[in-house]
Amino acid sequence: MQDIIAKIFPKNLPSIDELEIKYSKRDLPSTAMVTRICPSPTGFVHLGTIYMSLICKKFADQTNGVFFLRIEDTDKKREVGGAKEIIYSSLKEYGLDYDENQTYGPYVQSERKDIYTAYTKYLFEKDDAYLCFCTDEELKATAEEQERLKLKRGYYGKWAVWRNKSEEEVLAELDKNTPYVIRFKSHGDGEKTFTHHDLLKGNVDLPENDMDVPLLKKENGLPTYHLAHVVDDHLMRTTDVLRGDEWLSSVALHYDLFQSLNFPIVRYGHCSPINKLVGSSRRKLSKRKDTEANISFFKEKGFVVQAVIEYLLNLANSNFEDWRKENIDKNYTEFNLSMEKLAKSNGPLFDETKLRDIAKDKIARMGNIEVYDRVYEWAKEYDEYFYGLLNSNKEYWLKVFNIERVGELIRKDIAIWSELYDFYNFFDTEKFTKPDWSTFKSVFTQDEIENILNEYKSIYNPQDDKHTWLGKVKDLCPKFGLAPDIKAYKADKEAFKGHVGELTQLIRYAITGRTQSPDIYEILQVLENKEVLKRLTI
RNA sequence: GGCCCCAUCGUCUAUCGGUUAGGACAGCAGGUUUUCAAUCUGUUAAGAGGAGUUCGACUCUCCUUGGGGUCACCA
Repeated sequence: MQDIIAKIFPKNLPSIDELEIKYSKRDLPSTAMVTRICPSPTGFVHLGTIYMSLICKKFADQTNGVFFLRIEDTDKKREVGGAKEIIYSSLKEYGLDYDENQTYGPYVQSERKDIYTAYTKYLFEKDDAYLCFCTDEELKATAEEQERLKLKRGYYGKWAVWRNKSEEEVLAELDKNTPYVIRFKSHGDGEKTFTHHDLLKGNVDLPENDMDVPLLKKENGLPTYHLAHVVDDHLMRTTDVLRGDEWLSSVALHYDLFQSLNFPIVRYGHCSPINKLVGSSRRKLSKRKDTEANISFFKEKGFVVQAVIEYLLNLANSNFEDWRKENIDKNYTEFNLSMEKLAKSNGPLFDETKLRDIAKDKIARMGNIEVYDRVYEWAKEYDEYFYGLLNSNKEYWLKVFNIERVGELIRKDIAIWSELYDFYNFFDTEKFTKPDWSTFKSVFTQDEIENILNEYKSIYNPQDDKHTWLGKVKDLCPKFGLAPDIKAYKADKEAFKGHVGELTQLIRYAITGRTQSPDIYEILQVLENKEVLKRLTI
């Protein structure tokens, strides 16, 4: 035994007693929750990571606990350069500040190699771990055999061929330098079940663990997820592990590991992931196939962060939107997230339409200065042309963004920054081109339209206040057979060619090149008089 | 396939044995409006199927079906 230990473990490993003292229990009230988010640095932050972080952070905050971030970079093959930084900045961008106190660190798993090795050695010494010299081919053959016999696959029971080998046999392989992996010696009986109480799923009966999973990887000596999770969450004194429900079937293994290491078991909550509808079936949002799985999607499109947060919060606790209605001006952090209400269905479908609705509302509540500042920040990165425009004439664009942005009824037509330019593009006088009247639907002929606009041009005065302006438009109506107000028109449709809307629509089309736009009067006020007159000339 | 989870309007969901099954988004209709948007009013739309338990079941139990997850030296 000592021979083997001497051969496979480094000399100066920390002792587990020291570790236990170094990372001692946190000084927190008993109700405080210590939660964490553990992404892998793959160059990509999944929407689900933000979702889980939000939930974890809220519970930590609500209980005066701690929320921290741990980077799970044990799979060096998948790691991408700069990925850690993307994780850091993404969480901060979403306001998901995590505890950076290093007392329980380091929080990057590859920097904790000795710790995992120390615990593996401990397990080995207490005969809860052993060396396995199986080759990939042998493992594959075993799996095929199990498949053929319709048995559970894996390294367990009689298939765990190295579990009970003698020291001599192990030493012999070691002398031959045969590559090996250190496996956990499971304690359960796969035929028996036990009850796991899950924070979200309730009581779940699961088979006991009989899988002898690898603890450390052959490739680089870093731990597998299972060992790393158990060791880290114990040492970092996590109280509540909230994670995706793909982990539910691993909890037996994790219990086994916790017990074998004499650690108190954490509380687990397994959460359904956000899904997407593909054809007629739903599946988890996939980072490879679904652009919206990557949170950079929302940044590029120009979704307001708060909207994404609140959309996710509503997915977590559907009563959030009721709370929001009652507490319009409060910060979402004041909402009390409930564990019981955490949706435990099979995973919601991502609904961009609903997100857009929330986003529209957020933007509608901003003043023109905030709109300017935000779209400016967005354009700086994603729309060079618009950025240049915003830069060239801030005062002008502030006036543009102020249109129908004051008072009771505020426009709600912009959901994301990337559609803002198109919405206001007629204010880009350099690029504005005369509209095509041949496709314009009207009760008037082309000549009549030209005539009407000329007539209007002669009475238009930019000094007019809104009331006067509208009065002039209405005064012009009878001359062209239009009813000055809609009610009169509706009362006797036969008597008129149309109502005042017909006329304003002509003006709108001439000025904006569109059949829909914000309030025309306000648009006219923002545009220079010279420009207005130019546009009124067909 | 074994094991596990899930099942209410198109979508997200409420209901913790007795409700006209509620809300939000989307849709539709209308009021208002200089258009559109907004807003207001109204409205379409749901308990997968089958057995039980019960005076009574969306709610509890079982079966079926359907969907999802897991079964890696990936997390």
